[in-house]
Amino acid sequence: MKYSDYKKLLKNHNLRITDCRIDVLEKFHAMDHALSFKDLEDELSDYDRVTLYRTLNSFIDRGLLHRIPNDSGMATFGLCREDCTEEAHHHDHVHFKCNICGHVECLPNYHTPVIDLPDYKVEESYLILNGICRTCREELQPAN
Amino acid sequence: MKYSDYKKLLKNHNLRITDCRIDVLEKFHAMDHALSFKDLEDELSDYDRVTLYRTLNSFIDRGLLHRIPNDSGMATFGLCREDCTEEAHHHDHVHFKCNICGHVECLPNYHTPVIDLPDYKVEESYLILNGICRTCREELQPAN
DNA sequence: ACTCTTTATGCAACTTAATTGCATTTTGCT
DNA sequence: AGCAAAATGCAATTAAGTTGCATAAAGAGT
Repeated sequence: MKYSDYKKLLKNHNLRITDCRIDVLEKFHAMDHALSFKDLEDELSDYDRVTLYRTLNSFIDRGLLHRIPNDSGMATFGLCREDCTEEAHHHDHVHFKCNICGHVECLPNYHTPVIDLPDYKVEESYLILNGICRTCREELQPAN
Repeated sequence: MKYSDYKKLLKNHNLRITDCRIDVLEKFHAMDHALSFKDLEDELSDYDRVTLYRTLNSFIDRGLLHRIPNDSGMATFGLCREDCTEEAHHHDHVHFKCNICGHVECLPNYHTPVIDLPDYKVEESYLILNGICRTCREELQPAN
């Protein structure tokens, strides 16, 4: 993706185009895994922490990012699919968290199961798998 | 459950019997939903914050509680099934979080699906449903 | 019941995470 | 170019969680 694409993406989600937002979008697209706030802060240290917090929040509000639940307490953020909007998020994909490298990945090809609970109204579901990712596994057991 | 049962429970998990631990266990058993640290602090304000943190952590280490991933950043804790031990947790049940009252419930009758990912090693899985719980739903739409 | 070792608790201090208010700068629009 | 609305940076603040240490309590042995 190039600069003009990021501009369009922001415009489509009713967000003004600013350097910080472009840089944040770029980081997320460059990575193949979800980012925590700290990841982002380390990568983009020329912006104020507060600005980064606000950027993440506005992206979540407008459907560009989704927050991924995490047992460690530190939330991670993943890119939304193209069709997420301000009104509704549609990220029914599975997440995987590696217990070794700590990376959280979105698995767009695996979908969260729909479970119908009597008397409840289920609006969203998250399925998070923990274990060892491909990369870390290869390092443990070198190719034979 | 009564005092002697809590004593047994602690003993079985290699934990010394103390007032704080008994009170914390009681709170969890009295509630039908998971508790956050803050919930506990409000309920048991006569104990020091640090003691409550350490109590929660020791319970997790010894298999009495499990940490429930949460997109809000604030972790919640749920009671483990009887067969959880220091070595291994077995909480393959689904969790439900109400977007209105905020309560997190364990749904022991619903199990997380086992998804096999090629090249990955999946060790645990969490399925968290978000929506509106029975109680809140009844308040929105009074019985007809 | 007394003694001793191990563990738990409370307190103070500290680190880290996240939010708020406000002055200044930038964006998008006319 | 000019203007209103929104974004940014900075300082200060609140909230969450941890660490070190002195004291208190628990459990085991005698």
